[in-house]
Order: sequence, then C-alpha cells, then structure tokens
Amino acid sequence: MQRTNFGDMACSIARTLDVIGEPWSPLVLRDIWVGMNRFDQIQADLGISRKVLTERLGHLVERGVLERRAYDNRPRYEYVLTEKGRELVDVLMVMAGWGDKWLAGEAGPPVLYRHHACGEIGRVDLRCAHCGEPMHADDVEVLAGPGAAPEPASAG
Amino acid sequence: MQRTNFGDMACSIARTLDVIGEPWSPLVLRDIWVGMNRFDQIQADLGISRKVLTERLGHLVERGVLERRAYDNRPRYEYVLTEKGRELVDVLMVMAGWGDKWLAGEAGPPVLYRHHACGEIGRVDLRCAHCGEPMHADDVEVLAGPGAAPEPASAG
DNA sequence: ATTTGGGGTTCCCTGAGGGAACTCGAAGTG
DNA sequence: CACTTCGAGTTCCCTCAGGGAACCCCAAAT
Repeated sequence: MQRTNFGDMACSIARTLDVIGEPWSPLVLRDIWVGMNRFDQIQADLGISRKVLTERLGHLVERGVLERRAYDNRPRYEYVLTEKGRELVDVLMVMAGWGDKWLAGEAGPPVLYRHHACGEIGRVDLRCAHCGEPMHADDVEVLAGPGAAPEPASAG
Repeated sequence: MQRTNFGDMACSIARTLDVIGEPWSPLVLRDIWVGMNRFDQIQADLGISRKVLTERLGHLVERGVLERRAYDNRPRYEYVLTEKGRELVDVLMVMAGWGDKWLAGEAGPPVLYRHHACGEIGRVDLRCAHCGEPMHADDVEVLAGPGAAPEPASAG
C-alpha cells in the first residue's frame, strides 16, 4: 500500500498504521460499522475509486479486521467486522471525538453517539484500564517493553 | 496531501484524517510526543524522506497540532505539541493499545506505558464521558447531529 | 434474448513518496 | 581569515499508488 513497510517496525502505532494508515481504510471501516456492508454502497457513499476500494477491502480482509461473506445464491458478498475489526473501531471513535471538538466549527458535530448503557449522547473518554483515572498524553511515561527493537532506530 | 479532500466531508473521522490520514503524520506526532523534537532526529528515527518530513511538519503546524519554535540564536527550530496536538495523541494511544493486543505476537508489546496516577503499567480503555461505563463499537447508536450534511452522501 | 444489478478488472494519466545531492546561515577551529 | 560542521531544509529525478472511466462476468428478472 505504502512505499515504506510500517508493519515491520517495532512500534504498535506503526503496525496499526500498516492496517489503517491511509485515509480510505478508516472510512471504509466506519461505513461498515454503521451498516453499509456492500461494495457499491460503500463506493457510492465515499466516492472512492472502485479500484482502490477493491484493494482496501482485500487488505482489510487479509489483516483479519473484515470478513467477506456471501449473502445470496448469486455471487453477492458483504463485508462485516470481525472482533479484531470491532476493536479497531475504538480508534475511529476517538478520531471522531477529536474531530468533533477541534474541527466541527459553528455547525456542531455531524454525528452524535447515543450510549446504550446510559441512553445519553456521550463522548468517549480515555481511562487507565488499571485504576480508572484519566489517561492522556501527559499522564504516561513511555518505557521499553519486551518486544522493543534491539538496537535499530524507531522505539515506540 | 491526498488526492481526495477529506477535510470537507461532513464527518469528524474524515476531517481528522485530513490531519493525520497518512502513516507519517501519526509517527511524527509520536516522536515529538516522546521527546524527539528536531528535524534531523525525527528524520533519522523514522527513515522518512526529508522532503516528505518537511511537508508533513508544515502541514501539522498549519493545522495547529504542532508549533515550530526557535531554540537558539542560530536558525534552529524544534517542534512541540500544542494542546490540540496533545489531545490528538489520544488517537495514538488507542492505536498503540490495539496494536499491542492484536499485532505484537510472541515478543510482546514494544513499548509500555506507566500511568502516573497509579504508577502501574496500564492500557487505555474507552469510557463514556457521561456515565463512565465502557463505550465501544457496539455500545453506541449513531445519529445525525447538528452539523450533518444536508443531502449529499457520506454521513458519519 | 435482453436487460439489470452487484461486484469487481483494466487502462491510462497524474501526482505523491523515496532517495540522494545540494543549499544556506551561523558557529566552531586552526 | 579560510574551512569545516551542523541543523534545517530544497531541489531534482524516478517510480509507483490514487483517480476516473470504461469494461467484464455471472445470475436473476422481464
């Protein structure tokens, strides 16, 4: 997809970017998340080139975030999120929250999220899975982990 | 940057992708986040082309997520995160969490995050800002908001 | 027998990414 | 004072990925 191979870097962010590191993949996942599961639907909604959509869908299936399944006797297929893919939607929700806050302007957010648990329109918030307190950029210290690269560049 | 203009879509995800919708920008932000603030440092760490790095840094400054500031009498500059940029790091943390879980393999995560509040190695977790309960892909209903597009495609 | 519709392929053109060399201005060095 | 060094980019060329439009295949429906 890209010229540089991000999947081989010793960095979980780079590896994730190997899956959704260009603009179309996240938008494809969003469409599928909200129930647009078919090729022509997604193509029309996004205005993406058919060629590129074919390639992206194939890539996402290959990486295990989507599953391609037949929905008819005819050769008709739809794409659905796997568990891996549903968890990847977390990234999209945080992107949406940031975009709502910083890029929406006068008109307000284009989309609202009603939280099933409380029934309210909610925003997503990042918390430490261990202690439950807020966890943002300045709240953490970054340390080398077991899978850190031995000596070449690019930590993180 | 890209051929398609994502910033004009009525979708906060697409708008966010207009800022960090290709693989280098998130990695540049990560480097700056962990304290690599200078051009040559970032270039060497990432292995990115100098041309592309120049363009990305300019783009990120223009979008207000980075600030370029002189750090010497000589023409020397460093890049630092603005508040808008620090909040964008939330997206990176979630990417890192997903990559740690789904892509790290045998070796384990390349990087660990120690949470200042509790001192433990923690993972980030998504919660509803309103009720505090978990908030993931299946926990929300997506509704049109005030800034929704009138009639053309692409909700979200 | 022909049309329709979903799900792609193919082809061509443009423009973004990669790489390496070059520039520029301000210190530092002999 | 000439020369090197260093940070921070520019410039140039080449290749390959993205965009657009047309085309293809298969299985109903008419």
